[in-house]
Amino acid sequence: MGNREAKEALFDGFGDVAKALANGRRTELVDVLVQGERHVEELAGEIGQSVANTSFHLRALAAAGLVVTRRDKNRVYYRLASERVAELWTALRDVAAAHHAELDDLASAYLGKRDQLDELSRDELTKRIAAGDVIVVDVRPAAEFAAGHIRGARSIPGDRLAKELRTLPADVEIVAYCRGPYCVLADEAVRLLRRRGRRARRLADGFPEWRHARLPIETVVVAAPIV
Amino acid sequence: MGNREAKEALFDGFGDVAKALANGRRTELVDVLVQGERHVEELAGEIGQSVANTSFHLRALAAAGLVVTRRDKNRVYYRLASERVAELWTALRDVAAAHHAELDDLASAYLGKRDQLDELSRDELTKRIAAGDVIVVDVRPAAEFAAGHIRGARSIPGDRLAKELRTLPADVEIVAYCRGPYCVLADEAVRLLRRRGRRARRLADGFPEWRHARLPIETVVVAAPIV
DNA sequence: CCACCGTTCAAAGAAGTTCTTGAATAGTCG
DNA sequence: CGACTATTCAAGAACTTCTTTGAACGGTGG
Repeated sequence: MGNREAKEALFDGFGDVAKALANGRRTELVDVLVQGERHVEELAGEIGQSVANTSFHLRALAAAGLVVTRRDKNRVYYRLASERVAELWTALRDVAAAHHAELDDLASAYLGKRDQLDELSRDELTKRIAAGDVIVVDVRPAAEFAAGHIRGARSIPGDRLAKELRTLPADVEIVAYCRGPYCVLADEAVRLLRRRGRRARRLADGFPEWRHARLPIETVVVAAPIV
Repeated sequence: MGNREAKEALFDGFGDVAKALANGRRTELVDVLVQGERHVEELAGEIGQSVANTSFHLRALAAAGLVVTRRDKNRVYYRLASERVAELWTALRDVAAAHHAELDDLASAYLGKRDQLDELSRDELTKRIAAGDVIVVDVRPAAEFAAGHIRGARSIPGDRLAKELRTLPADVEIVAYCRGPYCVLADEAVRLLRRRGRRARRLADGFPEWRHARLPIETVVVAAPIV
């Protein structure tokens, strides 16, 4: 013990876990799985890859211990192995954003210029909610809202926003949020709302960060019908 | 914007940062650099690789923005780009330890069985220091001690421990610490002390974790001689 | 200016990664 | 049981990474 060979093997082990995240498709998968568990076909759709290739990448994540599976009927559901994996993903994302210069360009190529959208921090939103002068809108798919959302938020999935616009009061500022800082859903919502003459901004990050900061959240409980 | 191609490029960018950590030699380099800056030759020695190969891996870390360089005379010193990189490394190490089953085996192959050494947590050590009934010994090289150490600790680099043993009171428990949970120096020190009949244990992790927890530290200031 | 030292670069072979295609498997449901 | 569905496995082509070797580069100091 204490020898070079054993040390190499140990640190190769740490490298293997990093290797599991060392691929764009796998980082996309982790980013989706932070929102909750998904089956292979859904994940394939989210990352725009074949089911076979998605399965291949999920195997790589599972081999590194980052995700675990559960079978229901003939679907296999994948989820993150623990909250810590989400923290690792956040740490990686933040270090990348802070130190990898090109990333800013890639981010604005994907998200569009964000400067004008002027984002709201978690702290600011907490104050505004306390003051009661904002409407908080969760623009993620309904299933994700049900699994957990900011307390008091209203669920309006992006594709329904145009329709439900008239049910939102015209004179109150609207704050949209979605999956995280690299999710386009809230950006699109804010742009739509502004085109329609509403005052709207986005939360700088998303629901996972809000939950991790232990700010107030809610879950939708579906009452089982009496059989 | 908002299209698949741009999203792939962005997440490939996150993957590239993970790729920088996706190699055992590079994780070893980061683990050393958490202790402070080093020049290439020192680093090559620490990871047991040729200077050329070490330089190659350092370039990879630098390209991902994880490390930065400084030149002094004709040496190039590398250091972590920020405290956040150390946090990313800690997150990776912890996730690997928690979820990657094989890692336990690799760790005990390198470190030896630790059960009997019974480790002390940071909280316990804080209490014991307050109670004043322990001697804290920093077994890292003197330069690392000088760059920062647990307040009140005494520096006895591993290779000098046998010689300086008699200067340690016989009836007080000794707590040794070093670079972190995967560093063998404190283990070796505890084994030596016990063979000599002393009561000794190791701190579960090391100086970087202590500093990160914002527990009391000290730095050695070398007074410049009057010229 | 020249010799030296520490570091980086270039080339090349071996080993590993990614993604596609098509087949195999395992579990469900009539 | 047999047809069906969701997922995984296997093989292969294109590409990337790691390591070694030896040469090139760029400061330093005589």
